[in-house]
Amino acid sequence: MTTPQTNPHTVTRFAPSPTGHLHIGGARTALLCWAFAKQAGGRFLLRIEDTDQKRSSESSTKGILEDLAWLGITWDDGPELDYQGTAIGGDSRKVGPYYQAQRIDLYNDAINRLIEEDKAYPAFETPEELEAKRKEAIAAKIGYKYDRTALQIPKEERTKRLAAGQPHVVRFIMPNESITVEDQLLGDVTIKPEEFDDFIIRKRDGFPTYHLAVTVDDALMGVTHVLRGQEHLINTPRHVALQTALGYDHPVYAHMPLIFNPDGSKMSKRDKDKAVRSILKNELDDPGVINLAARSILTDYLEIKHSTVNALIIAPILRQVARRIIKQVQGVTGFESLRVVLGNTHEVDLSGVPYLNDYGFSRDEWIEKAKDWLVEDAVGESPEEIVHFNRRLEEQKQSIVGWLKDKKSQADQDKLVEWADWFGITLPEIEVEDFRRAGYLPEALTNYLALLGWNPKTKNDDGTDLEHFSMDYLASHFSIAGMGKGQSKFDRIKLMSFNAGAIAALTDEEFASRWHHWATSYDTALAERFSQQDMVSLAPAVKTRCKTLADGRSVIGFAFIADDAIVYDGKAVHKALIKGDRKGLELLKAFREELAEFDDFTPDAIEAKVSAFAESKEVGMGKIAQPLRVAVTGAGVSPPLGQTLAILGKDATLARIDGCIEHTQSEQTSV
RNA sequence: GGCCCCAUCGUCUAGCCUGGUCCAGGACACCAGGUUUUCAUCCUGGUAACGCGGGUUCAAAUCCCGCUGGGGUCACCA
Repeated sequence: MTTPQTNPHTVTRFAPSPTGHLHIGGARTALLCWAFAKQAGGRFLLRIEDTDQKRSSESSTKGILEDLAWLGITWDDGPELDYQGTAIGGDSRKVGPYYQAQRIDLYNDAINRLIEEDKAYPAFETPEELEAKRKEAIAAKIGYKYDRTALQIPKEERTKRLAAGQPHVVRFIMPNESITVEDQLLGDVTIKPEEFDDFIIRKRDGFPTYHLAVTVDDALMGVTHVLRGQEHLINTPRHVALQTALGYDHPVYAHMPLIFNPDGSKMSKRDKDKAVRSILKNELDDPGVINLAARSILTDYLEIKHSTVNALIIAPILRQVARRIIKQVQGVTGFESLRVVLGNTHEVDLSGVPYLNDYGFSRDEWIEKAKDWLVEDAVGESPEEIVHFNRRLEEQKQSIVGWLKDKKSQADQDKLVEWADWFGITLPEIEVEDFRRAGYLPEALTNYLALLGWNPKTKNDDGTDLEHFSMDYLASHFSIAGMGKGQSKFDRIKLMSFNAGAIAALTDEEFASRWHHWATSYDTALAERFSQQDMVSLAPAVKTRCKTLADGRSVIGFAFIADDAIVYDGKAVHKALIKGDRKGLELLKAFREELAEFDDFTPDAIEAKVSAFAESKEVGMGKIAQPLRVAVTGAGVSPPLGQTLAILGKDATLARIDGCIEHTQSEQTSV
């Protein structure tokens, strides 16, 4: 296996087309290209392939750049990006610009040269004509190839029609010879000439096709090594032929295997659409769609009308309430369905609503707030607003129904995220942005991604294989020889394990910084409830108990509940407090008295206090720890007691103990 | 369907090039124990694979052929 070691002239590139977020497979390709360039001491280049005018967008470009930067895959040459104060990219080698749409002249130079040298020719068929021929070929079970009709036109006439501006494409004359790709990973791959036809190098709209642009750019930008997905393997002979025709050097190629879902299907953003679709299909019938539309509007409306905080608080409640009511609302349409949804809110038992306890208000406060908001703002009594609502409702409904009916259509990404949230489902992570939102750490993601296809083949001191490594390690040890040839399945469970490990490895300060930063973007209620400084003290409790930044919240969920709104787990209460002649309850009462006189509310001091108390009463730690735990959290499970109480603080702790004592005294002895 | 690539535990893989040290090693997951005031972490142990069939050879996971299976590709997308 020829694997160049250090070679400062090495240039690799990643060339995404900006038609959406960065796909996880693309991220892996970029990562390995980056690693290859780094281990050689060369340069990694980023180029934006935006020659598809219809599908490319500027926002996609920005998203892709940021996704790469977030992952720590920085490019030496390419579009400039200021990422958290660090400048990435630039054109120090003067081989830009790095957007293909800005390089049209360069492509036309190459194309004109090929035409002049009779290596390419204009063709005047319309797409429809070609499509018809293709269909004929398929019907006859013959592989379709372009028949060179345009090449039969005398050259003089071709040139004339070209000069006259007749709509045309330009085709490259594919040489009639086998082409061998010397792939560094797969070995030699030879393709026979019958597999190719005279492919198009310039489209009717004047833009080059991928094949031409990539060949010209790679050559002009000095790309020496091309690492890309195996889906490109069949394209490579075309590129090799173009390179020869244009007198360019041939870069070194390596085509890496693709990654798939655990079920073997392609990892596609469509999976997200499918996930939501299947839930909606099960949960919603016709009136359901109407209510989905109603909630959709309601959410927008509330988020505009109220401050961010209020909107965040009320929207989830209404969603949940609406969901319950959906099944009761049959055949109610338009504005009336909104009225029904809203009008019933305060008659519904809100205690079981999952989000309710997360915002630090008691049940009664909630109901009051909900009533006020609903009556004052949410319904909107003016005729204009009613008409406006009805119109938007109908639009929403049509769009949702249209989407559900057409299996090929895809709902807007933001809508999918929103709906998934409502129904409490987790969307499959497909794009880098999905992993960010789900609370993965970039170093865990890149570690896992690198290992999915590359193996360092190195042992740890204890004899196990090296699997956990940093970007620095990758950048200094990567080699094509360590890459696997087989396709692999993306195992989110193993990634999760890597992520949990990466989180546990953070210092409390780092963790707090990452967590708060994450929450600022993806869980604003959390970010507002706890400052970064608060999170430093939460870190010891949370770090080993969460696998992603997103599920950190569930660990400290007890702190989100109002002191008088705790929901007690009956079994836990019975086991810890009531069982055995209410011994637990008596101990709790006694401890409460001592705690009232105790002011050092730090985890260690509290632990010591509880321990001393247990000793003085001549009982095991558990005898007092569990009653206390149930008293302050309502459940038999929480972080270590010292941390739990310290997070709550003295006032809340005492208030909760009192509340629990009151609650338990009214409970029957038997369950 | 034509052409091309690939094939070790459920999953990711080491071993294959340079056949014997492999009744196949590691990781994740799973199961069973242990530590712990609960949960989590952590520790110990366990279940589990060379797709099938032919060769070559004293000897094959390792080399060759066929089959099967998986994937890619057949656009005025990239």
